[in-house]
Amino acid sequence: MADESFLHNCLFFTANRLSRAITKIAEEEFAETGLSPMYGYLIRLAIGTPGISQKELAEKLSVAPSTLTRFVDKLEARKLVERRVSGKTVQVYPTDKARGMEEAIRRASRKLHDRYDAILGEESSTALTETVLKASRRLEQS
Amino acid sequence: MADESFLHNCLFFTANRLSRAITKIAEEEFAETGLSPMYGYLIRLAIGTPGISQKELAEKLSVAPSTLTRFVDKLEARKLVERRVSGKTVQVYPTDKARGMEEAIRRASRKLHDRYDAILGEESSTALTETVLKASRRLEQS
DNA sequence: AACCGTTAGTTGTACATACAAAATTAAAGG
DNA sequence: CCTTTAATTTTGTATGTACAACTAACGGTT
Repeated sequence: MADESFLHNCLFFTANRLSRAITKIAEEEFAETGLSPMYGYLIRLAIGTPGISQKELAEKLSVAPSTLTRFVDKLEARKLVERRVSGKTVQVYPTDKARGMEEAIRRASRKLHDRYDAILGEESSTALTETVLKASRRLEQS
Repeated sequence: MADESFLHNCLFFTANRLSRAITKIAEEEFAETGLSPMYGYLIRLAIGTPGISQKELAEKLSVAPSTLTRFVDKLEARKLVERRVSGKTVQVYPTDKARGMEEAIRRASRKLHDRYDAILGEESSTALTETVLKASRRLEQS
């Protein structure tokens, strides 16, 4: 068997692998909401701060502005959020339909959390999430 | 400021964030090879085990088989690998052109590694990579 | 008030990635 | 040997995500 340690030693590789694994699980748990997890979180942010600007959404979700435009396009098409233009910014509001889904979204988040906690152990899972968050913050500003 | 702890507590979210951050850095460091990092690693695997099957490549890189087909398509189009069909499997061989790039790919990997080690600290970087690998393994088989 | 740099958002385009279904071929059981 | 089953790969299609280039609006300077 050839040497493949260069993969397992590489954070680029392992981080992407983790991301694919957890994304798959998250999609399964969010399936019953009819949303993918990212959209669920966007809606939660919009419900938490109605009128939040797209810039803020992009920052909080840490995606590129153009990506956020696409997300909001889709949610708007599904009548889950509304855009209101105010000068050069766009404010995003949840619709009643979105508010009606809030509980389901929370449930899915909880189930996702429970599921990976069960696999990884509650302690390690929390620790991992924290470590990963810190690392991504440091890598982002460089 | 509204509560956004549900994002920072969520491994789906933090793992994706890390993945995007490290991917960006990896792409920068691999830019001089003219390849994206995944392709670089695929080539390294093909050089390490000439004739490796696509199935094995997909497993080692932990991507879906269909994804691997697309990767090999692109590398073949660029004359960096050759396919040889053998029964129901396809064997992948590196071309001379690919071998000529090996050193550059290794250099890029090293630079990538050095760069995130510098940001995160060598110790934590190694620990993080290990933890992340273990977690992804566990999540994959569930 | 006309100008210019900065900020927010959008659009065109491209890439990585996946799933499901189809194609191909090997293997196994009668 | 023929039929069914399993394994490997490919193809069609869809989603997430980004960058670069563009548009529009704001804020300050002359």
